[in-house]
Amino acid sequence: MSEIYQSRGELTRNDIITAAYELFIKYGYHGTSMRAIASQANIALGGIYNHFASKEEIFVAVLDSYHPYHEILPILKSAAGETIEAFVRDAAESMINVLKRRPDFFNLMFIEFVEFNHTHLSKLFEKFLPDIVQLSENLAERRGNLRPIPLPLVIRAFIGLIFSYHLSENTFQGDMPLEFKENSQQYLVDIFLHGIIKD
Amino acid sequence: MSEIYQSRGELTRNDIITAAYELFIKYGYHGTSMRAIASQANIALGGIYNHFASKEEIFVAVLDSYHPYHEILPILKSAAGETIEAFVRDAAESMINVLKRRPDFFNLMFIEFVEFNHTHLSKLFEKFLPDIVQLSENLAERRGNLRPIPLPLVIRAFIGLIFSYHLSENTFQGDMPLEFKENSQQYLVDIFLHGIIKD
DNA sequence: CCTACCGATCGGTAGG
DNA sequence: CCTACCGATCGGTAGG
Repeated sequence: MSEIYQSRGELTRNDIITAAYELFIKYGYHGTSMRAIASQANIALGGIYNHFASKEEIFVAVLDSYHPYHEILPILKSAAGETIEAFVRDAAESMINVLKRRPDFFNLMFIEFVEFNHTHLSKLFEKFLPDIVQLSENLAERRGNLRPIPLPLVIRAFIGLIFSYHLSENTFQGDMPLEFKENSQQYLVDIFLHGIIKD
Repeated sequence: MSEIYQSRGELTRNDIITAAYELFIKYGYHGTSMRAIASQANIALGGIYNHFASKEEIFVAVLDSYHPYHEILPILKSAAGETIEAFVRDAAESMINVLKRRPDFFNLMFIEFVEFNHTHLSKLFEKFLPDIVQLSENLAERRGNLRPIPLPLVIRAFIGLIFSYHLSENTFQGDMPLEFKENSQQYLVDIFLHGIIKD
């Protein structure tokens, strides 16, 4: 009863989630021991089990806490721009900015793919779906003409764009020559909008 | 000295690589034990160390054996088509076909990202680079006009296209509604070539 | 290529 | 009766 809004228990729970997140993205799921999580969270190993029944339960909590959909969806929904082009550029810009603040998010996804066969992500995807559909309708309402491509495919291509940007910008940064990186965001969005061919 | 071209030792080595590959893509690197590999390869644990000095050395051998660049580069180099459009469609088609035969290849990549911080892939990338550059020069020589986009960015977008196709087609197959999948290859290539906007 | 084994560490649980 | 946690230890497995 004061300015403290989290109970002692909630604070410890959050400490565990934060600790686990930091270790998972560095060493992977199986590469991180419960002892390491405990020590990083400044509690005893046994103490973890007052908050989580198992290691996997911790991973699910980490995925939920650190998945950027919390931030991405509202931003994408409020993407501005009267024309399709402006709308897409704004949306891409926002998404890239969010992911810049969560450069390790993709590592979480990869762990999901490899070590859990994306069981948990599939559940998240179902939660997402209505928002994704709404977003694509927003896009279709902008001024300008879309080529006759089903909206779901437009979204898939957009996700591919973000992925491609991220992979080379973060994962392979340092590995690739400068020509691969200059103004890359602008160009990748440009290809998405107008393609590589001059009509 | 007969029809058998692999020595006994080479056969065992290959058994270990195959066994390890099957287990790695299922359970991840840290999720796979040396004992499991040994048993899958029908040898004793200690026997592995006659062929590999460490678990990581097995992973490198697996990555090298199962990385599809062996198949992809020659195919891409021989991609046909007089126009840019035909060339790109042919290249995308070939690449997707190769990856269909190696649906688990991306899992290997993810393991690399998460559990090795893509150390080994960076080395592979350096090996690749000259071929990639040559490929983009091939592209530029086709008949048709490219919009003024640096070739490296064109390649990045192309990789993003393949990635996006694969992710939704294999990783999330079954999780997504039908509208996300119909004719997706064709449409994704179409967006890459001409963009989403009608000019 | 195997049996036998090491120092250490694994995820999870005991009683208090 | 609850919460948050302890020191110690369980049965098995890790890479070597």
